[in-house]
Amino acid sequence: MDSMEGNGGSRLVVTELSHIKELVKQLEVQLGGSPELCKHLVSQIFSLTERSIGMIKSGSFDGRKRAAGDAGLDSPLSTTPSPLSDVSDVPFKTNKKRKTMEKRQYQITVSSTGGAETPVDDGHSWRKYGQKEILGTKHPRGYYRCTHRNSQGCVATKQVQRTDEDPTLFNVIYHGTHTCVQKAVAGQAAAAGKNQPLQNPDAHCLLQSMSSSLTVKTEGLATEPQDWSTMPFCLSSPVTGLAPEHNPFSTPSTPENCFARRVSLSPSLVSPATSDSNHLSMAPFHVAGNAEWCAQSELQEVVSALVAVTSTPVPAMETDFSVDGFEFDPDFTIDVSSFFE
DNA sequence: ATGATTTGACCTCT
DNA sequence: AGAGGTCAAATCAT
Repeated sequence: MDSMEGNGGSRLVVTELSHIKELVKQLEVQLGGSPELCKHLVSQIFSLTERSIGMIKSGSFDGRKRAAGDAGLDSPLSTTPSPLSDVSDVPFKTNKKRKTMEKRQYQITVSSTGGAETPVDDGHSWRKYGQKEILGTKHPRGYYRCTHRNSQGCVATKQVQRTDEDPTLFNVIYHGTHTCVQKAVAGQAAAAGKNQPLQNPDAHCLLQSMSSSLTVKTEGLATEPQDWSTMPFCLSSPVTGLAPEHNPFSTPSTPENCFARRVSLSPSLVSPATSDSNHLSMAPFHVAGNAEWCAQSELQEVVSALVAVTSTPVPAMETDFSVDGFEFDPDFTIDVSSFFE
């Protein structure tokens, strides 16, 4: 991981992203002002993003997984070789073996409202199938799988565990990709679909939960632009008034699909915990993420999500969305940290 | 009656 | 052998 190849391509992408950054900044300024201008900016951001994605896809980066890293995830994922592409190899079987699950996992930290047992409603229906005391932790870990596992063969699962430091916070780790169709989400997707292609329902849900007020923050990046592994990529913007219905994140980057990252949500925005609800109380929340993409398409999704965020027609909400560490696969890493400042 | 949760046992991995 | 993940029967909730 030291030597990055494809610097030429990286630079181009960096340039493009820098443009996006500028546009986002402008958009941020305009958020309280002219909707027309906002739309224009959004449109520019979108096309730049598309170009960047195209560059990435064209081969400047060849993804290979990096160390599991900072997300603090220690699942089999990190130890497995890494067929990034094959997500479907082994879904859960009906035996009790602890199989090396899919590589895809995504970790978020959410807070719960009033001591709720479960954190945020991430847009999916989950069924608890187990709970276990984990060594070294004060709270047991709950195991959930998609409710549609049987009906639709959805293999997505997640693990929820309260953090030791703050019992109101949960670490949620997603595994696998949702292959089920979520009605509520689907509906939203349709609505939002105008602006962005909905590629991944999952991402959707999650993003949906975060959608409200976005303020992308950044933290620590100090690296050279050409070095993708640490390239600062930050999006920050106090978006005022994002109505849940206009969920900016209605698009795709999904947990299940790709990486590991953390999301912290303030208690106020957490909703009870079950799926089919689209209403989220949006409060400022913040995403401090570390992401590892397993596939370029995922990257695209993420980018789309970011674009979506900035493009939401926002009326009046407060969002605090901060992404501080995007990490693209092996050779491609974006540290979303100092984008906005 | 149906579906979700609880919980102890079982299985695999390290 | 211990820890973590899953199964499945029993129990609870709707």
